[in-house]
Amino acid sequence: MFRLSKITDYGIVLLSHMAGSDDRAGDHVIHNARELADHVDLPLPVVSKILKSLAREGVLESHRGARGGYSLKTNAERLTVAQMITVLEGPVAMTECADSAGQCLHEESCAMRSPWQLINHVVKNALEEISLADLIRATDPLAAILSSPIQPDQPARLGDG
Amino acid sequence: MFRLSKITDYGIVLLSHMAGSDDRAGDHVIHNARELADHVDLPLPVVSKILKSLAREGVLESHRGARGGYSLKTNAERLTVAQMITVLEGPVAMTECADSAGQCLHEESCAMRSPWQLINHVVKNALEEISLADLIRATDPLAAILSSPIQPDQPARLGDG
DNA sequence: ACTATATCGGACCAAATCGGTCCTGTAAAT
DNA sequence: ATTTACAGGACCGATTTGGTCCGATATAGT
Ligand code: FES
Ligand code: FES
Repeated sequence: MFRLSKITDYGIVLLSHMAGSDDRAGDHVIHNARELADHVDLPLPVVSKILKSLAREGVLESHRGARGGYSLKTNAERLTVAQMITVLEGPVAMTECADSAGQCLHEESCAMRSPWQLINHVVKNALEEISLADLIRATDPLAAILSSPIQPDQPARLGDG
Repeated sequence: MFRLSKITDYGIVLLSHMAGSDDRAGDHVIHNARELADHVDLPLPVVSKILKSLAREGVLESHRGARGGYSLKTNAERLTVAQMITVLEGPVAMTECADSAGQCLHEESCAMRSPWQLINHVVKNALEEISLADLIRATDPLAAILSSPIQPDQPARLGDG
């Protein structure tokens, strides 16, 4: 179906919410799982599971014990969608042979390795152009960008410019 | 896992093979399923299944009966990876709410619709930049492009230049 | 007309993946 | 000590995927 998993979907929503409520100085506010679950209207265990893995992978910082929770560990400008996806569902590898060598049966007789790498590269690159900050900025001034396709000779980078 | 399904993977390989063996004048050669299955070293029923759906969706033209088979219906320059993916596994919609309105439960209270559309748009756009012709061209002169990341101020379009 | 060749459409099943829940343990604050 | 909240992972039902198989139909060649 070519979709991101729901875990990834939810995870990015959670990260956006957290980044959006960080104070202006850029300090990282602590949110606990229950609070976040309420906010995005998802079951606590699900949210909890996602936050745990985000913490394990170093995207969030966890604070245990009473009044604990999670806070962003990275600057929202620097955290890309590609990274979030990678953390939440493994490396962006559109097919088995898109990665480096050795995985695929055919490989020798196959003229497709480079093509797959091309596809993979282009998608990965596109996802690396979007930062978490772009996402929380996107709610309004996006319309203009969305209505017209991104031109190759225009900057592909969004938000920063 | 953020992968294309194997059907899609195989399908694109098959299309590449067919496009690659079209004669120089651009005429579309007929290949039958068995021949193609041998060539890409996959079980006949699998290849057959894929070709059937490609034909049903109008990407291939089918020729029934003895000495029948399939031929490309579209120019390889015009057929994009985005189209192939769409045909083989449905529209590129990275999350449920990436499409147009009405699907999602939250939607009202949700600040994520535009962000998802942004992500979806960027990926879709990237996939639309690659044509089948690009893929069969990619085997050799690609290395240089792949080794250095695409710069935003360089052309994002590959193959045509 | 008969036969061999191929596609057409869909049913079918096993295996893998996904989405979600739950439980036990541990660290911190009061 | 008690309460709060994260850590880690087992677990299970539901869905999706990957792959096979079959009966029907259309065409080419004899
Ligand atoms: S290397 Fe895997 S199919 Fe080509
Ligand atoms: S519209 Fe679906 S989560 Fe926002």
